[in-house]
Amino acid sequence: MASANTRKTGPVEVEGQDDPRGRILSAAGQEFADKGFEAATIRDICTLAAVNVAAVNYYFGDKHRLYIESVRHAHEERSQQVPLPQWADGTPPVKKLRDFVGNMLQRMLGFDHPPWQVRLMLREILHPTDACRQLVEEYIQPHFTVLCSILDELTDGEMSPPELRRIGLGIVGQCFLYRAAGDVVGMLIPSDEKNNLHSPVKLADHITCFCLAALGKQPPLSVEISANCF
Amino acid sequence: MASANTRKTGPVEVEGQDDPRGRILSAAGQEFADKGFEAATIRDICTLAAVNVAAVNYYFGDKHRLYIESVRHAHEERSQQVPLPQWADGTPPVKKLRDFVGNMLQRMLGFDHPPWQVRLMLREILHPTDACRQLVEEYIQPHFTVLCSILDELTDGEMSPPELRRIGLGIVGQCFLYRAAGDVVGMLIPSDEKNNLHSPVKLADHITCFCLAALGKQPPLSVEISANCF
DNA sequence: AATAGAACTAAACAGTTGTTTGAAACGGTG
DNA sequence: CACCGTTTCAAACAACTGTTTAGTTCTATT
Repeated sequence: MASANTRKTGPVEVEGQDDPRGRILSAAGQEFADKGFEAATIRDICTLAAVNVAAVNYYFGDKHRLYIESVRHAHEERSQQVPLPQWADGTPPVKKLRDFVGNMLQRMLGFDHPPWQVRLMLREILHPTDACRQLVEEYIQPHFTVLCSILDELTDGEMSPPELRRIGLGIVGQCFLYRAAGDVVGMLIPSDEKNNLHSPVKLADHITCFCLAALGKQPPLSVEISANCF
Repeated sequence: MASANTRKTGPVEVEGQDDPRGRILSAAGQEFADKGFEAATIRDICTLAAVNVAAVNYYFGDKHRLYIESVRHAHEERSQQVPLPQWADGTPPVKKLRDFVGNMLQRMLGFDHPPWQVRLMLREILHPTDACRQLVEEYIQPHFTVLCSILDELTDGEMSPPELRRIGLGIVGQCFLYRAAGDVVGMLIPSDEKNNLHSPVKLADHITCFCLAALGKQPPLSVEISANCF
């Protein structure tokens, strides 16, 4: 019967170390990211958050609403962890594209291994639930729009929005494979090759060059011993 | 104590309608594909297969071994459902590439909606378990090798195997996005556009053209109103 | 027909799950 | 201090989980 189930609208809530609600949210995010909704247990989450089992139902009502809040919390945190690059006026679109791809790969793959926020969002993308619509509208859609506008600028408005979106999806897809199926990719290529050619930086270079070549903004990469084009 | 736990090595086992083991395998595949390993219950599987709850443990030992067998069964079935195309000697590599991409998209996306075999394999790719190694070795790796050899032929041996693999992964990634994140893709583009530009056939054309253009085997697609190039 | 083993079943088992309960501890206000 | 609403807790709840058991039916060989 307590009013703690609804989000506080009053003073800004500091999600520090001693805030039970914030601790639960973090713990739940990690557990859900690792094990999925069903396999993650409220007991494990509460143990990790160092709170009582009943705290989840006290603060969030039930497991399902905790999950929804966890996904929201994840993409809110990730948005400010790796913000979109800002470009000065006159920045050439080729550089913008390279920056964007590099930024996206860094957000997806992380520096070493991706944080739980990304893994949780990935789960929601792969097997959408109620939390998906908000994730798309507030996180994915805005990023994708930026990519399409870069491509529009790059092609001098020669292409229609649907064509731009199709090319944009191709770029996203090439990055997405490494994030979603990284383990299998690692089984398809030698391990040293993975470190050399498939690091985030090298990958961003390659994907950008590939796209630029396809659009005729750069010579084809048949003989790819050419120096880095940026 | 029965010997039914081990696979029969004698006469060919007909997995027809009245074979309990086959029915369990199919039912388990569908349930695991839809709900994942944890959320799928033995009781639901057995209800769907119209067998007793104890049948799973009788035929497969436990839930985990049933899952392993389900994944194997899935990719074995799918391999003969959509076999790789066979090309006559002298077939131009451009056509081979287009065929391969079309074949891959059809295998991933299916004619209408993808069968449970593909959805189950996808789960294993996204969150690998013990069943993953076999899936990669017997299904994914062979297909990927074919793609790389086509690309090798296409570029007249100008590129090193690592470079070929990197380009191959780019092609796979563009297809993979639609399979793994199809729901989100559908939220990023208008619904009519999805039917027009993102059908398996149109997609195969686009992805192939994009790759050929990047490799300089075809003029860049800056103005993409050119007729279909196949 | 008799028998042995395989195939199948209903019922129960022990453990875990999400959720609820009722009371204790807390922190500020009169 | 007494009061009150909020927070926290240990314990229990009912439902469901994978698995096992003991018993029955079926099938084929002797």
